[in-house]
Amino acid sequence: GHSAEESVNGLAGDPLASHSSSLKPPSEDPSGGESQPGTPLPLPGHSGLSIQEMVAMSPELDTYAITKKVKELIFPFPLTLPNGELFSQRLFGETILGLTQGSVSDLLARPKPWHKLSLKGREPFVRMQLWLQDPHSVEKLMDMKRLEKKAYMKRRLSSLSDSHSVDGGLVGTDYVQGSQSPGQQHLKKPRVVLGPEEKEALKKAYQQKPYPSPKTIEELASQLNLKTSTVINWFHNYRSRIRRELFIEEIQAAGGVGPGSEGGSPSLRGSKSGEGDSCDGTESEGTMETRQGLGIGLEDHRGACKDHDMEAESEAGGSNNSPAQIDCTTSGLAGPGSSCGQGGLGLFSLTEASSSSHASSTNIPASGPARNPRDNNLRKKKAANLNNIIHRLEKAASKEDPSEWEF
DNA sequence: TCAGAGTCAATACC
DNA sequence: GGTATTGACTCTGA
Repeated sequence: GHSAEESVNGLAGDPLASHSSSLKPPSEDPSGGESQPGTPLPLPGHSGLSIQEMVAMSPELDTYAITKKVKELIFPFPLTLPNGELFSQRLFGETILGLTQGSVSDLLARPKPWHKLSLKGREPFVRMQLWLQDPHSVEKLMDMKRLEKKAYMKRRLSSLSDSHSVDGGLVGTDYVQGSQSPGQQHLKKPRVVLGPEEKEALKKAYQQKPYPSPKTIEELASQLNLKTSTVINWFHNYRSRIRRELFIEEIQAAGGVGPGSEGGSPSLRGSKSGEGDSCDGTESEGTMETRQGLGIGLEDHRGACKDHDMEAESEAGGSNNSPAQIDCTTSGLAGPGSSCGQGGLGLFSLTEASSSSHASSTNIPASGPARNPRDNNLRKKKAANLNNIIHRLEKAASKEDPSEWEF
């Protein structure tokens, strides 16, 4: 296997100093690997530093503003190439971030606030930021696309003449991920797809107990005819995803601008009402001293968790003085020649100037007093959270032995 | 050992 | 053919 992980980890050893050599698109990998994430672009102007060092030294970034800008630049009304093609998440992920399409999608749709990210989690945002600052960012991506297309055609041609390749007759679920090398293929477990009823049952169980005991897990598993590991994984994933949803609410509550404010939130999908957990208590350090540095404003770090249960007050914040405002947002392309990003300036050298140009931000939808359906959803969700908390408090109170409390 | 974070990759969906 | 979703996995830290 060679995965994005490897390519990213590979960067640890190779502090992105390989320059133009790493412009080679992944698909030109002599191993013939198919679409695995490749080596991301070298970071401009900081060839002496590893990405980890850069992340560690990075000032606080506004992850939402960064993703918004990337989305504006690339998708979905994006930079259309002269031939009408678009950049894809896959291409961007593989060449710039060293991540797969799904991860990019997730990252762009639901960026976690900087202060909630681990060093590793910050890495893609630093990469994105550097990419945004690179005056040739878009051109490079275009080059990548061209090279990749060439490589694809080449592969396609050769596969036509070699149509009985190892995995030629195997579709989808036959082999374990990442073990493509012939002779080392293992039978693959089919992907578990939970049905709506199963999910519903699991969600109900979650609302009762976000951290079920092994016994409960066993029971659930047998009731739903699932493996216990599936149930365990489901709880892990669900907790983690709920937490992330709440981060997004946090951003929205804090500034009135959020991922959902520009046409349908992908982040608050479905009915996730009633999830009341997820405050890990980690609080923002509010590193104001790092304020200089980026062409993108900082987040306003408020109480991370407490707000979720305080619906009324967080609702009040829908003003247009959003901390997440994006300055310098040009007509979709801030690349070469644009005043945005100032190519020569690196991640750590931008001045305050850019962060004071909020007035020019024209594409931030005003989220003032006007309420949209999302606001209602948000309110309902928060109300559900409150109900859930009350419910659990009542439940806890009804138990005499504190050890039985389900918190 | 467990939970969280981060990610992959299969699959659903458009 | 692109993006979104999500079960499973690895890694890390407590």
